[in-house]
Amino acid sequence: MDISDARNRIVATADELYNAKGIQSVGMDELRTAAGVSLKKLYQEFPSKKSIVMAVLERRHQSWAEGLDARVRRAPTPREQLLAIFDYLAEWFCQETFRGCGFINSFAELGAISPEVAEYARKHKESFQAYVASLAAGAGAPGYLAPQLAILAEGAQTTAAIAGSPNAATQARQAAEVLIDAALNTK
Amino acid sequence: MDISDARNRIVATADELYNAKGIQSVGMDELRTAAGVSLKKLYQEFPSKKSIVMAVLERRHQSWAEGLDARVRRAPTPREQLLAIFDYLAEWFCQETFRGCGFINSFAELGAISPEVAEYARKHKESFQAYVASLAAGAGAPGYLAPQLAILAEGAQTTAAIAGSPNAATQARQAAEVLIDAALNTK
DNA sequence: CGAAGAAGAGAACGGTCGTTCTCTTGTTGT
DNA sequence: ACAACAAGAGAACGACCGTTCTCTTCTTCG
Repeated sequence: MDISDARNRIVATADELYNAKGIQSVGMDELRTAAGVSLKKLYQEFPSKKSIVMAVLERRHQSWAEGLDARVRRAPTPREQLLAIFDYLAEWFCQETFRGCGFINSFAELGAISPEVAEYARKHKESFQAYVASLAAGAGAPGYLAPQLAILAEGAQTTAAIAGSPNAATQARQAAEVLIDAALNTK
Repeated sequence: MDISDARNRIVATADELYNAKGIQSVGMDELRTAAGVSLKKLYQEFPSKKSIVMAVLERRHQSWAEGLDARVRRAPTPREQLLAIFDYLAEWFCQETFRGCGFINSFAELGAISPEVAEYARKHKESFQAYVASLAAGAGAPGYLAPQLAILAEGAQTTAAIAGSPNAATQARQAAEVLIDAALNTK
């Protein structure tokens, strides 16, 4: 087994477990069992639980950014690229494992007591805002459009998570259409 | 001291502490000290920490619903009533103690392991959606407007919490204006 | 005044968690 | 074959948390 193989499995397993049950509810022993490694190996790869949490956040960020960008690139026009954000959300919400945005959740759980987690969540959302801004700029939209669409996307995530239904994605998409067209027409 | 006086102080103190540090990070002893009651009194008023959490959620729900409705009633027209939602958010975001929506936070922290908390968060958001729907109906808007505005409000809350700035309220308000006018014109 | 009960303070208990230690097993290099 | 090291399994440790128990103090009522 490769050295980073165990590492990857640990982080992937932690990601699943933390997403399903919350971070604080998952102990190192449960993670150890689920990942199929020894405690020794676990602490050989990571010095502490906190470092595992940060690795999970990095993994989530990469997975989100790559998945979103892949979905966006399938859209032919700049306008449809902006809307593709919400198609990506719709697909995500329909997955059985969806339990809300992992960054919002980890921020809610640990943001108040862990500055690193709070900071990482902030950076992640900042990068999403910047991504939306770049798409909006590509569509020739005024600067205020991107934050509006980002807020819609955030709201769709929490609404879908708490309501337990993916409806919010299509509702947000329709709202986004209105906002995009309004922004492009008054330009 | 009245019987319910201690109860109220316990719940109010728990609300503050849970909001500031998260629920799981605040132990019964810290709550006891901050509220200035004995452990005996604490367990005389509430059988368990879980019941305190539920009482805090009820308190948050009432406070939110009353504060929002009071703000909305100050608005003269149905259209401005819908926008008043976002003025209420703006005022909230500017408070020093703002750390995001308490229901989103408690759902993220405990929703996966406490069905009661998850259910209460769902009910709270449902009631907010119904409230927005009643305002939208008063403005003569089509049915799809209310969910759109509710999603904007949710997104503003998480965005403001994580970014640590109240900007999202005004951005969401401007988006709401566009959505409202579009919905009212195509009717 | 004295006995009885309420109430506060905090010790104690059982359980869990993050982390480390120990002991056993297996493997490798000569 | 044997010494030496790597690694797995899980016991152990210290800290903390929710909850209960005990002891002391204060009030109150006959």
